Amino acid sequence: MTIEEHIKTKTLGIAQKLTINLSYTAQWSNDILASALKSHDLSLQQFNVLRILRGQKGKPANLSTLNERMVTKASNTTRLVDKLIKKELVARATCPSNRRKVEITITNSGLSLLKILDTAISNAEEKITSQLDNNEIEQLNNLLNKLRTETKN
Amino acid sequence: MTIEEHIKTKTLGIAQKLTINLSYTAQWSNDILASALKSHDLSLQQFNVLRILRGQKGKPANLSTLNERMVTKASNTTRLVDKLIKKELVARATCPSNRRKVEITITNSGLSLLKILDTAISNAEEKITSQLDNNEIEQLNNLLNKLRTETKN
DNA sequence: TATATACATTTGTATATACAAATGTTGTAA
DNA sequence: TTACAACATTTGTATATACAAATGTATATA
Repeated sequence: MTIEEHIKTKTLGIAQKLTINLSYTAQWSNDILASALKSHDLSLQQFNVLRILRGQKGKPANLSTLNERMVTKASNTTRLVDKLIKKELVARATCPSNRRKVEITITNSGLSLLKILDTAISNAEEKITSQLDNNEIEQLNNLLNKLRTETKN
Repeated sequence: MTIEEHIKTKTLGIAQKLTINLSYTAQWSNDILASALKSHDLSLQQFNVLRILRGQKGKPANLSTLNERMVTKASNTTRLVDKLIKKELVARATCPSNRRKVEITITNSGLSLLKILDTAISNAEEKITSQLDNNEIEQLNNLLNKLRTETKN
């Protein structure tokens, strides 16, 4: 019995079922995405950083910005960026106005790698969502957002 | 801008939004669960193994069974079990009928730890799902299941 | 019965993550 | 202007994970 059946059959609390289902489904989705990147020796985390930097449209990002936007908390963004620098996909410079900060930008080489990966990733995303219609995807997104809504205490 | 706002505001593809949202929400949920276990020095993975073993109701489980049922793939269940053995929460024995296999059972000490943790975990689960009513939780579970439905190719 | 194949787990190694402490920089208040 | 707290990043260390190769056991077949 795999976990999928397990969740469906066992008499688990509805809340417990949800937390397990969330973990399991996210991992399933991440695995598909990661395998699309694998041949380019890029981890999903590294890819996400590149994507954030591209979204900056030239404007550099510092580490705390990256941390905020990162999908999974990289408690250690420094070392993640180190790896991307070693591959020459991003560049690092000290922020001139505040020397505590560091400015990270994506290189041309990084941009062209992203361009190549865009197709592979869209395909993976299509694959992941293929069982739902647009309406259901919206619904799912909304429920996930609502789940995380802050309470005011 | 945190990732939450990012997802909502940016013009991302709907499928891309979903994959990011899934990762992010699962991590958010796991963090809450993990912090409920922290004071007992148990990782979420270790807790899940204990819970699976309790579900066996005395019947021992072997490593491949654990692997199948584990929420996140522990590509290395051996070492995870090692840690639980060191804490005397589970016991390991060679399967008498097939000496390749290993039989893992939860100890009394493991059972009583689980009993203590049950409350902490239910509270955490309540906290995680507090923004949704039962109907919405069901809906969310169903959408997650549908998302992972196998296609026949 | 010898040999090959499949099975179940373990080990090795590289990489990733979590958390705390350390470093260097800036702003503020005496 | 000096001392102190807050900030941004880096480093240290322990633990966790991924993936491949190795070990030991069982099953099948010639």
